[in-house]
Amino acid sequence: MPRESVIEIWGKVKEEKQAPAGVEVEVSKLNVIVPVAAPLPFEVNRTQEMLNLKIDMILDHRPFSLRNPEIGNVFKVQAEICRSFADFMRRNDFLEVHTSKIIAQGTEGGTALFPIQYFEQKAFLAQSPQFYKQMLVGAGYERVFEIGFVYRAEDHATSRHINEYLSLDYELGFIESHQDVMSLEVEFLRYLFENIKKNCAEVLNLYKINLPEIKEIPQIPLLEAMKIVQDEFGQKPSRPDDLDPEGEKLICEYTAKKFGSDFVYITNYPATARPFYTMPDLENPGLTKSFDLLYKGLEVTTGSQRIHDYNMLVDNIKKFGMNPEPFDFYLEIFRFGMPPHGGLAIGTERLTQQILGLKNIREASFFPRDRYRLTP
RNA sequence: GGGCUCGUAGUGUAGCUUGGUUUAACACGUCGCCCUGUCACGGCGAAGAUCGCCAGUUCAAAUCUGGUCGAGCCCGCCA
Repeated sequence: MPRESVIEIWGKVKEEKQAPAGVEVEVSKLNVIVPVAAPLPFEVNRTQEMLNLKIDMILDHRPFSLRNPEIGNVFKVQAEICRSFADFMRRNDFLEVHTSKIIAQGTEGGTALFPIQYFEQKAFLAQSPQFYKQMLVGAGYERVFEIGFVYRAEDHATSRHINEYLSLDYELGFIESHQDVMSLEVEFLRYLFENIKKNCAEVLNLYKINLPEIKEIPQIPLLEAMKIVQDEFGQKPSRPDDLDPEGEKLICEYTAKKFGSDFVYITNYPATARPFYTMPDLENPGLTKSFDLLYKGLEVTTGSQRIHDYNMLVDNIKKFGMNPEPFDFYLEIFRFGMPPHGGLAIGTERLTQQILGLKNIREASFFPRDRYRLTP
């Protein structure tokens, strides 16, 4: 019978110390329910090291390749991330929401959006639930979270970008500053790592991953981080208002050595590097109450306190050279009493990728959509 | 949008620099036979690749050149 056939076995289970699982079945009856009808595309029941498959081969035969334990078990960890996120949020009185992925207006000015035809109107796929989660905080729910796909039409081809990714979002009202948003995330990450250790022990073992305990996550203001990268590594920044990917790797190297943390918050980004709804830092003119979370050299979270004052928000839209009028649907609730609030978004695939040390983000997406791939 | 790299049996690689002993090699898989208390780790044998495609250079091209198609990675941007 060919490998991978669907079979039914009757027999006695008996203890057998030599067997990998400690037991074996003494077969008395064997039925081939569905035999394999075509040659297999590759040997699926091997270690990835032996197979050395190219990502393209894996993805071209996606459902089949998922039978490989190392390839398929990625998604047990990913499911644990989503479950833990929802669980943690509910315990902290967040309401789970689902907002539309068909939108009329982009949240970052309208650049990286997929246009779609919505009957006689032009619409876009949402690049973020940003406006909606804010509006729902204003609606009086105060704390909301969402797990949903977002779409970015960015024309890039790297091992850390896909054009459709699962975003873990939350937004909470009545905060003092972005620090409240961050400390909640630290708690979540601790909870998540405990859960993964507890519920995905076999998978971690398969990947030979030893998840460290998350203690404190260090915070470094962006400008300081850029200076560290330059002073410690002699790496000149390629742009004035953010770390480049190399800089992100280096700053993580630095904090891993100095603080023993795989995570580091980069805070207080310049307003020029952030969307218009980001709260300015009045004590540091030109900077914002914002942060990114880097994990083992990769950005996995972006968040901030948001502007809650109507006039300030409208002014800021104008400052960004945009017309506030198309944003009316979003701005309205800000006139009816919007509490101070903030939130963040976590890239699920990136988090999965970094936890398991995957080379390519596409390994952390069942059916990834990238610059050229639309199937399977 | 810019840059770099790669494309050899089902899969993964070697060969390419310095063109010709290559009937293109090796591992795994596939098929057959044998052996066997099975287990990714026994033995013997077989099939399977016009070396992505097109053109050029040459007596001769997997190997050199150009084009083309496909793929991967990096940058910008971002989760």
